[in-house]
Amino acid sequence: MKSLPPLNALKVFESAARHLSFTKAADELHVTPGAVSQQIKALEDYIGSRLFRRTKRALLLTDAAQASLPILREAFDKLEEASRILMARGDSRRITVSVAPSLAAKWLVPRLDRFHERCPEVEVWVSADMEVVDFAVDDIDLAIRYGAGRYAGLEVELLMEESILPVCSPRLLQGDHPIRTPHDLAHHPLLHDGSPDQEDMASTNWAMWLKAAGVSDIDGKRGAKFNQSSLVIEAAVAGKGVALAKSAIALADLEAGRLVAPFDLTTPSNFSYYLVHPASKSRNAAVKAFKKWLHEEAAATGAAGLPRQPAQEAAQ
Amino acid sequence: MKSLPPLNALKVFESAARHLSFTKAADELHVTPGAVSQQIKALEDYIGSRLFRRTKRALLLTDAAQASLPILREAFDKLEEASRILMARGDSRRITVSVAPSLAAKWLVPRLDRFHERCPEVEVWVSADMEVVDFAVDDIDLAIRYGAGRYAGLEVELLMEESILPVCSPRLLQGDHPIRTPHDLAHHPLLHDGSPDQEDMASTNWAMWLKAAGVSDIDGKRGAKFNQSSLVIEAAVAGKGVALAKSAIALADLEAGRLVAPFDLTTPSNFSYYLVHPASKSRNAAVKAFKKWLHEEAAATGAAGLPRQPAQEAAQ
DNA sequence: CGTAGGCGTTAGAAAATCTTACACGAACTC
DNA sequence: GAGTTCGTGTAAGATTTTCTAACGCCTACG
Repeated sequence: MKSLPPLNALKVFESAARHLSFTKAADELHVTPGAVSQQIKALEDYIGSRLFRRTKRALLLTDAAQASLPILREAFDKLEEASRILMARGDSRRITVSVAPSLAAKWLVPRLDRFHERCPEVEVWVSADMEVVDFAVDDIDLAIRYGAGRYAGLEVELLMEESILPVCSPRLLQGDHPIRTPHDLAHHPLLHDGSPDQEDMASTNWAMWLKAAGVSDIDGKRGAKFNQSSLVIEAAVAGKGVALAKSAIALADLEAGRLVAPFDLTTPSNFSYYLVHPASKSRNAAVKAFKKWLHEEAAATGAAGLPRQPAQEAAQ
Repeated sequence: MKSLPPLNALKVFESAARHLSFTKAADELHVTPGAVSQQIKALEDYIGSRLFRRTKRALLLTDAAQASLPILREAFDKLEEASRILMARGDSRRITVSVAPSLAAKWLVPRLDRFHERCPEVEVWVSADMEVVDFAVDDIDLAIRYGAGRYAGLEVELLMEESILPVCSPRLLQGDHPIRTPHDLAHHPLLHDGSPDQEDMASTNWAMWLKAAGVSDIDGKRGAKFNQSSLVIEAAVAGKGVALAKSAIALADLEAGRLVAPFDLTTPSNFSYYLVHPASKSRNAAVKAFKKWLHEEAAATGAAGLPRQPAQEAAQ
């Protein structure tokens, strides 16, 4: 019987015993209280006696549990120490993320310090690539890609969906030709997003947008064209015209008031942002932490930015 | 990132590093080498670097792995110590097993010391009960029951199958009326197993056995009857006649030469021996160890005892 | 060379773990 | 003191992890 009890149950027990609360332990371990309860029960069954005395008002440790707790703590401290040693040498303290340049500039980089706050020991290298990278060649840990989600041989998960909306500088709303309906666009230059990933799907194509909006007297090809989404945004911020923008890219400038959305209208894009990486990276501690953070940021972006369009409300 | 690496992977790594061999670690942990390989790979992915240098001839630890090893060892030592404390108070050092009296006397008790050799710290209490016990009432951890395997609300697993064969003292073969064919039974008393679990299934019913053997001139009801299988065996050993015996009960006496099987014939019983216990006991360390041992003994019994009938060979 | 032993990989099976959903009791509120 | 909230306990089902089985590959050794 030299076999150890289930190790995860011990970890759960250590946490629950430290907090004297299943719920707090559940928070700490990022699981539900029910999971904690079951782990504790499993351990109690294994050792054949109870670990906690469940009194009316509080949770108390049994003598055996009490006695074992300091030793358990030491054990987990040692495990942590050992794990630090293992991680120190590995590259799990630095990850390289390949991102489309516009998303990097307008979405990722501005919030990167929040990740650094959470995980100071992980260093993030941002590689802004136009093309999809070859993981085998370029030593990339993780890529954020805008597309249809088809990346053969790699693990893919949806990060966030994208939608398209016309944006311009707030100054354009106050000039001689305020923009109220799509027809008013006739008096302003159109700014075109010619980034390569748009070529076939045409979500950010002014001609199609105008047609869908029922406007036939405006030439959809008129105006300047840029090969990166962020440049279109910069042009719009500079008051050069009206851009058909990806919301994630425009979001920061909308929130800062440098851009406004003249119409209460967003159309979903056929493409979305996906996290892509080789299967083996999915177990990497740093990659895991970074992905988790990205998902949280994306959820926050979606909740705050897309559905409610706060900047647009402010402008009207 | 205060989260620990997968704990089981660490355990596997510790073992593999200590042995410098995946295969030996696999043996120690009672898993296949493939499982070890995968756990190590998972840990390597997690920390982002290799743990072993795979050279042509040998497995070598990387520096980081080397450095972490002593600390890991300490950690697992502490875990073991903590687990000992937890187990010491619990009743996981004593288990109570309810067994049918005959199987207890003729099968379980004779080999119990082998379990004690393996797990000296576990004390086994044998409760020989005629009836199926109520786990809730009688504080039984585990029951071995002879039956059809239907025990509602409990976890059941097959321990071993039973078969039936006629047995008698070797002296009966050498007397005035040696037993060579079923017809020779006419000159000997029949010994009947009247244990309660036989009542409806009648596997050890002489009348049916004789009928199946094509013998019609012998009264199948003739002879003494006992309410426990082991008593039938004792009577047979004492030369009181020929018993229709359960092989597991007769096995020890057959192997010792105190009994022989006059015919090269065993018939399967409708009933088998089952391990029965409440679901919660299945996690108990001592119960788990005892069950594992029982299965091994049962497998050995089956291989050595039933198919080859060694005692019978010896007698002929 | 052929065979044996050990590592590595895969797909699929098995087991563990978690979540969801709900029950229950105690403490807290109004 | 009835309704709410908070925390534990349980069951069923889904998910994830882990294992086995069955290979391929390489090295060493006869």
